[in-house]
Amino acid sequence: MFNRPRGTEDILPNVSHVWQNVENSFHNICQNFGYKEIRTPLFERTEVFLRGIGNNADIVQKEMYTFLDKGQRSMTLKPEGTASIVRCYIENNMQYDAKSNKLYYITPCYRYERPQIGRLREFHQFGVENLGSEQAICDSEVISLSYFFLESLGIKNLILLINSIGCENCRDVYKIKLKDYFGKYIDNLCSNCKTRINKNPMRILDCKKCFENLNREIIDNSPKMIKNLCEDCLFHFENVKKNLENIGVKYQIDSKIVRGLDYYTRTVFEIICDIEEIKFSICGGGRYNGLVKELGGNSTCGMGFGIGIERLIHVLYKQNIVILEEKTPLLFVIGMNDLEIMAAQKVVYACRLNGIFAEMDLMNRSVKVQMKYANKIGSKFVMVIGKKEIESNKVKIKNMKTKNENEIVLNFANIKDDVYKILKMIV
RNA sequence: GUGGGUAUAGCUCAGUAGGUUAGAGCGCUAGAUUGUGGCUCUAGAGGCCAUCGGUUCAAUUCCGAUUAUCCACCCCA
Repeated sequence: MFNRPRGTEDILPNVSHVWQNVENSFHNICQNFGYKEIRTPLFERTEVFLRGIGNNADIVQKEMYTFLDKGQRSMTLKPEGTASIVRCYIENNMQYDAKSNKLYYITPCYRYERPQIGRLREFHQFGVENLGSEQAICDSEVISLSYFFLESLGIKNLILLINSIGCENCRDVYKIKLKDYFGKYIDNLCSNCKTRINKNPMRILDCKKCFENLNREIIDNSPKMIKNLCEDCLFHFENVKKNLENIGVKYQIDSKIVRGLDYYTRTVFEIICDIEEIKFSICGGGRYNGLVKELGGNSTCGMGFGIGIERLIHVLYKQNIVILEEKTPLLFVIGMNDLEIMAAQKVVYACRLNGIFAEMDLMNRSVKVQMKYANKIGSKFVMVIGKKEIESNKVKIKNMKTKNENEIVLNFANIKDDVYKILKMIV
């Protein structure tokens, strides 16, 4: 016997309807916001992610599924959605098409990690990328789309956290300030952060270990990026906030949100959800003004987010949110013997081809057991066809809930013309 | 990459201070007068007690390794 690979999940038939429904909701809201679906390959040249995500990100350094193909080219399974979409955007000259800069995707992603709750080696992401606008109103559209989507599913206790990490100019100045500041407390930093302080001191703000070990005040009192934004970045951030307020999206500013991927600039955000007093992050995103250029396109800015579908569904279950009942048959037709089973089959197919979910037994079960089975699978109506019914051309349709039975006249020889009589009773 | 937990029926779990036929609930299958579900009752199927090795007269039980899996850290969706 084989096990599924570590960190993967089988999506079984008893939960697949939840996936389908969540996906449909996402398709719907994206389309209402004017976003169009884009599908890119599952794997890309490794270079796309090296350049896109950034060499020193953990994802790139130790988590990518990278392999050589038979032509000795280095390929990598998508660890996230954005880089490959930007590659596609550039390759297809989409910047010249004003209609195709609002994109969304649903894709599997792969990261070689040790699995735990909400973290798999193969996981699925919804995402949106808006390319070409540097306006704050664009940021607010992307943020609000993710927020309203999660809200529309009925998720409670959602918290939207936003921050600005500035542009390359003000951020570099800020990093030096931060380095100086934490330099004074270097002995109190965790081993990771001692090396981080030179490469990426902003990640210290995000480090839980230091947050707990270090005097909390030291982190709280550290220089804040939003206090050190350049004029343009500050203006942008203020407008994002104004825009969010305008459409009724509540947010909290959290200077600890810095994001792990190198390509982010200015606005970054995260949506977390409280379940059992644990803050669970289900959505993350932000602005990436340098990425298109980094991957070889014209300087074009972008704004996007990713939502982890497994995490989202985990939250739905934890909050007892019933997304959609499983579809159950409207009619179950019981045939008693060979001849009657053939008649039952005709009835079932006539219904199915008229858009009705109809079922019958395929295992040669007794009437009683078929009845039990019809009940178990939740069929709303049941029709029994035996000798009597064939001879008299009369059948009873039983409402399983009320137990009421109604008789109708059917011409079994030409059932297709009589289907409407059945539909009339059960629809 | 670091640390901790778990492995017994399809599922959720008991259990044996080492001893002959290994248990429950749920689920599954069949039956309770011949053509009708939910409730109830009865019966049945289903386990090399993860794998390999050690200790022992004897191991599902104790010890070790391996594998799988879960959780936390790191990181992130």
